[in-house]
Amino acid sequence: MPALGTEIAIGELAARSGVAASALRFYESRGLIRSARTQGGQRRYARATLRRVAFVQAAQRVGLSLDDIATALRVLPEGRTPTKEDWSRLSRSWRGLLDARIVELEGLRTKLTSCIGCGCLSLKTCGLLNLDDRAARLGDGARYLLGDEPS
Amino acid sequence: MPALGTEIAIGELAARSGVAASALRFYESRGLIRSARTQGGQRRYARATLRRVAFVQAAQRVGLSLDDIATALRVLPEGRTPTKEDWSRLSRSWRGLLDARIVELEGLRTKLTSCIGCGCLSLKTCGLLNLDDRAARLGDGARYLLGDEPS
DNA sequence: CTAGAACTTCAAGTGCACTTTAAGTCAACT
DNA sequence: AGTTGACTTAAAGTGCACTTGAAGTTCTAG
Repeated sequence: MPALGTEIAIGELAARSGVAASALRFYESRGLIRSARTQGGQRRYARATLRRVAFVQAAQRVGLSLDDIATALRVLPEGRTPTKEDWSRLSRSWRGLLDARIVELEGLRTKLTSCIGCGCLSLKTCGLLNLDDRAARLGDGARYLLGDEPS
Repeated sequence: MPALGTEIAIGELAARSGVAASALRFYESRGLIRSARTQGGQRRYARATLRRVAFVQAAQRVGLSLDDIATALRVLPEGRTPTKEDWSRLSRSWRGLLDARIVELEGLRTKLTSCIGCGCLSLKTCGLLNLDDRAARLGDGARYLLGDEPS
């Protein structure tokens, strides 16, 4: 069982964070987390690394790539406690991403809802499917959703 | 320039749908779309294929994989005009997915918003970062976000 | 009829985020 | 001291959604 107040091994960090040990090693190779080593070369993580991993997970759920996250983490350097400003700036940029994504999904949902009602048999004006037929909308009459021709 | 009322070549479908020709060939290999061939072996798409591609794009934005989409398209077979029920069932399942994803993102946004206010210097109770530290929450005192130790 | 753009296939390559494998070393309990 | 489980590395593999490359063929405008 792990000693308290000390650094933690990769297996424990994996168990606590829910992230596989192989993924933690991968994160380390990508510069997302950092570890000290024992005499024998095994990784030992500071307890705060659990927060860092949680941060990575949260950022992934927001939709950021590991590269984006690494960049964000570079702005909030490892050795230093982040200032309120650091965090505030980051949170606001995440908020923007979330807002945009939510608006997109809501728009999609609205269009979908109107489609549920319309039955979508004649689709000249379907909001969902007419997202980007920009070219040549010349006299193609009433069209049918997925069949090439009505049966 | 493409003749009207006839089938369209892959380049035109690509231009109109915004999907690369290589992707369209890939979609065909995955059973998402279908084509007739000219004497010389070139693909010719029915105009309705543009709808089908739009459908694929919309489904991707909803968050479905190409496999999921292929399955959905199998339920709405190519040769037949989909019934209102077909479409209704599909739309409702998409709605469920969208709803779930939107709820998740909104929850994340709420937590993020409270973090903007809190400054997140002492993080024992941060909603964003304490999503899953399920194990051993034994006396680790006030912790610091990203630094291993405060400087 | 011919040049050149557009098309064909098949195989291999890309980027992301990891996981798996192999061969071996370390740490902890008894 | 020994056993066993947890750990190490490097390299290769996975799944998804495509893209790229090579070598060759077809279509269409002039």
